[in-house]
Amino acid sequence: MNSFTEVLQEEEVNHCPKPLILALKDTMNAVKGKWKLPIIAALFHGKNRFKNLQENIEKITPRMLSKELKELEINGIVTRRVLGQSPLLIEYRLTPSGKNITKVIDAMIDWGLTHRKAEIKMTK
Amino acid sequence: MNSFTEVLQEEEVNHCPKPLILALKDTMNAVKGKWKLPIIAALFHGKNRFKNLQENIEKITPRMLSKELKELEINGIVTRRVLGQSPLLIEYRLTPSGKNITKVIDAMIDWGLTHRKAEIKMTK
DNA sequence: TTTAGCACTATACTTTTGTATAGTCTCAAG
DNA sequence: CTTGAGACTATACAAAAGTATAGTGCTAAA
Repeated sequence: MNSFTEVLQEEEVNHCPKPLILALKDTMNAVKGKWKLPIIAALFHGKNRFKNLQENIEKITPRMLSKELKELEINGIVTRRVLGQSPLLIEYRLTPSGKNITKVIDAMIDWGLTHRKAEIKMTK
Repeated sequence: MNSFTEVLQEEEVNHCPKPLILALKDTMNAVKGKWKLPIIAALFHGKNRFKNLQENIEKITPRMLSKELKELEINGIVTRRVLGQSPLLIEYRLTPSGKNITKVIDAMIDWGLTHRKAEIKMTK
């Protein structure tokens, strides 16, 4: 297992192995910004069309939705398929990798919940 | 266990439970930006003083270091202790929560590494 | 032939995030 | 009484991220 925790015991920060840094950066890119997680969540819920996504993600503008979908596609998290020309029909889907990102999201939620409990104890 | 994966099977995006959303936001705040992860990593490596951190984190300016340390302190990830007035000596440390964030970082690295392998297979 | 739906794109901003560079404050040693 | 170290702060600026609003190109039905 390659992990940050292990590396911390062995190496210096500045000598942290490049593949780990790259992996981290990839993940950060996959979730960063205001809209990536909401889009991924909506895709999980079977919202696969542009309009559909726009209606389900509160206050997102078409510009942002378009921009973010493109980025997610470039990063291999989402696929874009043309299903029909008339009416114009396009389907966005999560790739297998895109689906696996739930593992990261779960780790984030776990930490967040535990952290909140710890914070409440601290303040009282 | 409260997880995103479970929620996805039961609920609508827009009805996603607030505590989970808050937990996610907390975690995002803990890692977001250019400098939070490098600072956390340096703290793990026992760099506990301002100057020390500045020397070990490449190209960070004192303004950014100061700003980020303050945010990390507010978010309960780092503590700041005054150890001496002369010479002025201040010690930054990760809280227990701050240390636990390795779990999130490990999940990110895991996903990133697996994702890269998947991407390479796709392109050849 | 106009209207309407879908999937966007274009332009012009505003806000947030990060950079560059210099300066402050406090003490202590030379 | 100047110099230097440590831990910052201040000001100005540049770049990135996000918002607001309007418009495009295609087709199909009224």
